[in-house]
Amino acid sequence: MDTHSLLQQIPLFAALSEDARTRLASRCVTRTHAPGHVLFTTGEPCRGLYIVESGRVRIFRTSPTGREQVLHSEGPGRAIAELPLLDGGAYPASAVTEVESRLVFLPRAEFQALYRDNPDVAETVIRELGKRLRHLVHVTETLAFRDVAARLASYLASYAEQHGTITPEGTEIVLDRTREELSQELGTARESVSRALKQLTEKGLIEPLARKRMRIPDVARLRTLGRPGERPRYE
Amino acid sequence: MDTHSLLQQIPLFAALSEDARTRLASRCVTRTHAPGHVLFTTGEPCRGLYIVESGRVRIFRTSPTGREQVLHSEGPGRAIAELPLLDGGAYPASAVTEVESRLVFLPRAEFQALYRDNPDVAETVIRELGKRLRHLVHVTETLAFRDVAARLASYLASYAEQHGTITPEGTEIVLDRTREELSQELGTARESVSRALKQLTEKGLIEPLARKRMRIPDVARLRTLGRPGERPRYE
DNA sequence: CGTGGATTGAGACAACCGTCACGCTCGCCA
DNA sequence: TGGCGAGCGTGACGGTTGTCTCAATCCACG
Repeated sequence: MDTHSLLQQIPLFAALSEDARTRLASRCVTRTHAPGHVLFTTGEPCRGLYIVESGRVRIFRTSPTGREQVLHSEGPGRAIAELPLLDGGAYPASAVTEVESRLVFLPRAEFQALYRDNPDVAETVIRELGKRLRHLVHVTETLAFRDVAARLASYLASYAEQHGTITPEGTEIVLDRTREELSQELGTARESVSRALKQLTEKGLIEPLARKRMRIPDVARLRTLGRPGERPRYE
Repeated sequence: MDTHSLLQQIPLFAALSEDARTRLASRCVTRTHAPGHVLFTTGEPCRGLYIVESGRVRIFRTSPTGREQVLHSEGPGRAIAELPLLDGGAYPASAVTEVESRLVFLPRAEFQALYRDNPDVAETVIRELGKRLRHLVHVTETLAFRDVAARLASYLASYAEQHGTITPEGTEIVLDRTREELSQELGTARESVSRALKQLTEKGLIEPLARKRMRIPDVARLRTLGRPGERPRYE
């Protein structure tokens, strides 16, 4: 796909005029990165905006002992690092490609010119920041209050709602992540994820089908960890 | 203080014209609330914007078992609940006054009109959201990675930098919070705060002076928990 | 079909932490 | 001055979790 039509599909730039978009497209640099490529790390000064054309980028923080906590991860059509561009600060987290990814890079100066000339862009940026903020509130809460099993259950339930296929016996999902990657999303250790999975299986909340496939008889019950009388959360 | 001159001092409205500010002031409702007054709770539809004239408001989430996790707390001149106003969603957290507080309330419709007519306001809002986002990233990280002592140390260090008075023997702070409130900020229990304080005292990182006063010989060392060779974080 | 590296499961262990229980101190007010 | 309640410190206890270790399993690739 050429850069121009890609920009057209991105909410951030959808409202721009043809001209503005063409100009923008000419300033972009598109590159393909192998899995595990580091785009930037925590504390670096911000160089520009990344847009995911294909693949997936993980945004995370690293602990002194090397553990990771994923803050969010973005797929095709999503932008990365709007925040430091806007307030002029450093990257608050690190970013790395999870799989082979094609990324469009827009240098800082270009974005700022765009931002100055098109006040409408601000509206979209605010919405994006808002989403991030709400998501982070959720992450914060689960870290503060929920044990690993509950975090995993909530994660699997959300995943099933988004990517699951419904069968007569329940929702089936294909989890294309290793326990290691899961542990990073949930802010815990690989082994704890294994234990939590076993725990959920014993409670009948999930049924392992194959290495990376499982069935969820009742997604709502999984979300509440099978505790009756607890209202599901709509967020 | 009258509402008009208060609005003038708030970044969000500083860039407005005299007329706009006068009009805005006429739509505001100012009220004084006793400590512990609930402004709104998680999930409620958003009614409007609050501005803290005096006092302090705590924004937090509550766990099913009743524990609290403070997301942030705002003092004089700060606005509350911009996010749900902007994206039209529900309040993502609950808010309660920590002390007797005087609050200016601006109904939702008024804010939206303001926001539509003054694109400059967007700029300020983005900055505010950005600050929140960065702060939440920090909260998330400490919850995921740091034990209670480290969280407390980091909290005290920040507090000292902002509110401490420098003496020849170090920085002195007056912590006008109970252990209970501290535990809610740090996402832990009252007793754990006591134990962590003792731990920091034994390491010589803090020196208790009176009930609510303590001295910090070396703020930077406190932040890194006294571990040598660890770089302090500038964020 | 075989092999080696990646992934996973499992057990042991210690550290951390939330909770409960109890007693003390301090400040306030009658 | 006496009492009362909020705030606080401390010990005990158990559950959760991170870490370490080892073996089993899977899978891509020759």
